[in-house]
Amino acid sequence: MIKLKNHIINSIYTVTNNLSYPKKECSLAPPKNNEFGDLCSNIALILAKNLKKPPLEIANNIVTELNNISIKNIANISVTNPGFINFKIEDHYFQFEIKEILDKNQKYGKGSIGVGKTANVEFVSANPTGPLTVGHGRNAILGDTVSNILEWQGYKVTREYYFNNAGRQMRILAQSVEARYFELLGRDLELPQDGYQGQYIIDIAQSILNQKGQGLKSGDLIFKSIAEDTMFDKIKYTLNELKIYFDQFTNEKTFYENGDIEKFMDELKGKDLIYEKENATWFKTTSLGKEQDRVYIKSTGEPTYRVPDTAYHRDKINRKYDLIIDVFGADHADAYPDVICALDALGHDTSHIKVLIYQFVTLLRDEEKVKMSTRKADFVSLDDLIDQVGIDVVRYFFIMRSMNSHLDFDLNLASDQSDKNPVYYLQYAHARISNIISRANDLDLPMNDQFDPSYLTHDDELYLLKHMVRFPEYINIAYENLEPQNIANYLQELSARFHKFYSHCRVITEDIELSKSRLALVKATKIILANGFKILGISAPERM
RNA sequence: GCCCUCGUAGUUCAAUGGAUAGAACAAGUGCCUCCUAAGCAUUAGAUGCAGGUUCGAUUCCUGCCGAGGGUACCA
Repeated sequence: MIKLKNHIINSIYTVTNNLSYPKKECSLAPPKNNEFGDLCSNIALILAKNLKKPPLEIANNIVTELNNISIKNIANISVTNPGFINFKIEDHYFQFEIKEILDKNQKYGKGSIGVGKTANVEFVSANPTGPLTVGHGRNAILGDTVSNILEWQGYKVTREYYFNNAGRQMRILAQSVEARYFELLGRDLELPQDGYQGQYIIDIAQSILNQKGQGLKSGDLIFKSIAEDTMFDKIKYTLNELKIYFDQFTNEKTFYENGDIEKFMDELKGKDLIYEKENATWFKTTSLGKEQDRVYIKSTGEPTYRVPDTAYHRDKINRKYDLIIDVFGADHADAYPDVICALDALGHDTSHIKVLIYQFVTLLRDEEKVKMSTRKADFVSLDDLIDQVGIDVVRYFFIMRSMNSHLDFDLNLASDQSDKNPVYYLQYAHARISNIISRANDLDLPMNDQFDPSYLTHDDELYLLKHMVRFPEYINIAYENLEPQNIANYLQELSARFHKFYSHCRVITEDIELSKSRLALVKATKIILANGFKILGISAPERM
């Protein structure tokens, strides 16, 4: 379909060139109403202004010329108000795509944009201070699915998790565990100010007591190290449940230990972008066109998070990825431009860094907003949600919405909604096809590879086929936008067309030749569904 | 105050500047002697307000109203 579209567009340009019309970008897309044909171009409307002629007249001129050069696979070209040019594609073009799909199978739809290139996707990056929340879920699934989309274009993707186990929050976590440990030994509870209140803190304290006995002293490093290990185990477990696996975990501490941060600060000083004020060290962001300067080193001597973040991004640049993607929540929207700004100032090319900002999920319980706080343990863990509704529902819930939308998630309706989740609609299509195929196998029909796709002339067959052939196009769209919901929308529509076909056309009938063709059609549909599911990370059930 | 994102049906969400704004859930009505009714068919229902650009605006621009986030020597 992509090839055919390019061919038509080139033909349009050839013709407009012959007519001495100026060359203008134009669209070529399926019209909503299929009575207008299969593809539709607005070229005449675009040209109308330049040429100062009615668009209908221009359209008719172009069509006359197009008919003279006769484009392959085009059955008919027509003009409709206010000046659209509509192309009707010959049925056999769609019918024969089945062979292509069956032939490429698991590779059908793969793009080649990233072949031979590498990409790094950083996501989740939650510090190990508590279990992952529903909020982290959006990040995790978005990052993983974007990684899948890149892999489908041929990129070699590194999924990376960046964390900090040396900050204030980790200290408080350790102190909280310690307080619980001594509480278990009978002392009064002395939680630090802003201490962590979750049950999991008590669990960790209990397990430390079981492992290490009663002899630990206040301030023992073991509290922190065990707390951290336990939290990371929990986080990884949750991610693995969601079928998310990281290639690399990077500790912020690395960049202090290897001298990168010192070097980074020295270079900024060398460029006169650093100054001292009120006992703190500032980065002259204003001299680079920003609104205000930022603190880099606090008066306590501790660097702010911007410093290691920038050093970390420089490290990623130095690792020579062709594409670097960060997945951040809306709360980071203001921070990353400073990181980019500093890297630019040091002469790095940052054009291959893309930052995806997703909006927060608003959780509702009894019509009330739930304020998420890991510290106060007022959160809903991702684990609980997975247990309640299942992996596929969780993944699809986040994938089917644009990352720009502020989501509302009603916890009371979570399990209720899971029964009616749209993901089942897609999976049901796959299960139905699987059933047909196994039935055909049982019946021992002469279902060899020989079939004649020209039997597929029913409206619902062509309607299904016409969407099937657009799969590679949607893969590219999803790559360009880095928006997984493009694929979810595609699969939803594909499933709808399949279910429609299924209700109106029997696959296995007395008519052997037709049955063979229809079996090929549903096998091809199944391939596309399975490939789409793979990108989205949801399962392709054989039965439901 | 300033910056970012959003505002679409009763509800939760879709829609490369294109023709009649799509689904799902909720409400109404049909369809299982026939490959899975987690389905099909069908009725009703929406672009916050006011301008502008355009042949054409849910989409782009301006203002207003409303929501979320940021504007920290928190990350």
